[in-house]
Amino acid sequence: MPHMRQSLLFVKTERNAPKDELTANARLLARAGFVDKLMAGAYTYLPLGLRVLRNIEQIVREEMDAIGGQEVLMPMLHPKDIWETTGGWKNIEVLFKVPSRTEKEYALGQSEEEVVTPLVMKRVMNVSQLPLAVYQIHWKFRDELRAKSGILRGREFFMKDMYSFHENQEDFERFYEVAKKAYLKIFERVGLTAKVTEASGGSFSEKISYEFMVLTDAGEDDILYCDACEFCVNKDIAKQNENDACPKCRKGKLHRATASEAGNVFDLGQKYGKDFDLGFIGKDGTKQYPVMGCYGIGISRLMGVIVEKMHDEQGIIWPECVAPFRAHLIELKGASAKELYDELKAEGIEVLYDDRDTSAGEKFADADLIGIPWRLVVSPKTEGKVEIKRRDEKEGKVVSKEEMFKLIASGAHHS
RNA sequence: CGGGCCGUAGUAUACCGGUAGUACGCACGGUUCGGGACCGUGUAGACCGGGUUCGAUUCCCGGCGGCCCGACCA
Repeated sequence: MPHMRQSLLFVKTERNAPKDELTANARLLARAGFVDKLMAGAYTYLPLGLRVLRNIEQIVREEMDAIGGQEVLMPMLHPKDIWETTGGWKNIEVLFKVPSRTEKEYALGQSEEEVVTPLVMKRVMNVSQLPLAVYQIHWKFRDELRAKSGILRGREFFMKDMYSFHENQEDFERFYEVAKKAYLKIFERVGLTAKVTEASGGSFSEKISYEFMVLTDAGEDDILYCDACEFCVNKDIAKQNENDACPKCRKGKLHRATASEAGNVFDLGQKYGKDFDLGFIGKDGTKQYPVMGCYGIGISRLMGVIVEKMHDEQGIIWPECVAPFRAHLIELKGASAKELYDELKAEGIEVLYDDRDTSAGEKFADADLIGIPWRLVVSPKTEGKVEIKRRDEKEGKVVSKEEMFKLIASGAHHS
C-alpha cells in the first residue's frame, strides 16, 4: 500500500482527544487515527500507525544488518523450564506466566536470552564460529503494574532485541562499541538526539549498562548530564547531584533532566552460557562459555517518543523517514487531483490522496493532525500548478508539477 | 501494589432522587465551497452487581475499567 485514497482509509480522525490522556503521543496518535487502545498498555496499530512502525523497524533493521546482525524470529510463548534454568521464573516480577489447561505453565517473552542462548550455542561447536550476532523484531510482554503514557510504556510492545556471542571479553568490548555507534546512528536517522547514559546493569549483573535517553518530560527516567562533555548518568545510580562538577571532564556542570529510555545495551557476561551449560571449544582446546551482549530498542516506544518531540498545537510533525506517507495530496472543490495522484503513484511516491467530499478547512486541519511531510493542494486557484507546503512551514508556494517533483525528491535524500 | 481523581450516545460533555440535554460524528434533503461552513429532519447513551427509596443515571457499598502521583520497571 504505497498510496491510499483518504475516503477509503480505515479509521477517520477525531476532533476531540480521548478524555484523561495527557501525553502528546496518546492524544495525537489516537485523534489522528494511528492507534486504537484496547486497554491500558495494549494498542492496535491502524493502517497509518502500522506504516510508521514499519518504517522505524526498517531503519533499525538496516543498521543491525550493517553491523553483521542476522535476523531471526523467535517464539513469544516460552516453556517454563528455560526460565527456571536462569532463575527468571522466580526473580523477574514483570514476567507474564501463563497457565495451560494441562498442568504446564508457560512464560510470555519479556526478553529472549533464554531462547537465544540454547538456539545459538547448540550450533556453535568451536571458536571459529564466533563472534555471532542474531536479532529479532517482535512483541515483548511485561506485566507492568502501571502501563502509562500512551505507547511509551505498554504491557505489550514492539522491540528489536539483538544478542551477540563472543569468545572473550575483549571481542565483546569491541562489538559493544560498534553496536553503540549503530544505535546512535539509528536515533540520528529518525531525527532524535539520544544521550548515552550509564545505568544499572539489572538484577543479574554488577556491571553498568548503557541506556540511550531522549530528553522528554513524558519519559520516566531522571538523568544527570554534563553541559560540557558527553557524560550522562541515570539518577538511580548517580553518585553526583544536580549542579555538581562533572566527574569526567571536570569542566562542566551536571544538569538534571527527564528522559525516555529508547534503547539499551547490556554486558551479559557468561551468565547464560553457564546457566545452560552450553559452551564451545576454545583456541586452547578446552570448553569455554561465550561472553554475551544484549541490545534492545523499543520500536513502538520510539514511535511515541518521536511524537512527543515532534508536534505542535495542530498535530504531529513526522520526520520524512518515518512518516506514513511522503505526500498528502489535497483536492479542493472545483478541481480534480486525480491526474496528479496517478503521476505521483507512477513516480513511486507514497501519497495519501484526500479525495473526500468535505470542506477545505477540515482537510487542512486533518493534514496538520496527521503530519505528513509534504502537503500538496490542487484547487481552481492553482490553475494547472500545485501548491506545495512542508508540514513544518507556515506558508506554501504555488509551483509547476516539475518543480514539485524536484522538491519532494530533494526531501527524500536528506534523511 | 499504595494514594488521588473519574466512569452518561461513536467522541467530547451538561443537568438531575421522578421525561437524560448539548456539540461533533453518522444518515437523508437543501444552500455553501481555501482553515474544522449553514439550515432542516433523523440516528444513537447512564460500566457491572448489591443496598437505601414509592422511585436510583443521581445517594451508599463492592467489583471492574481509565488517567495521574508514588513504588516498581532483570
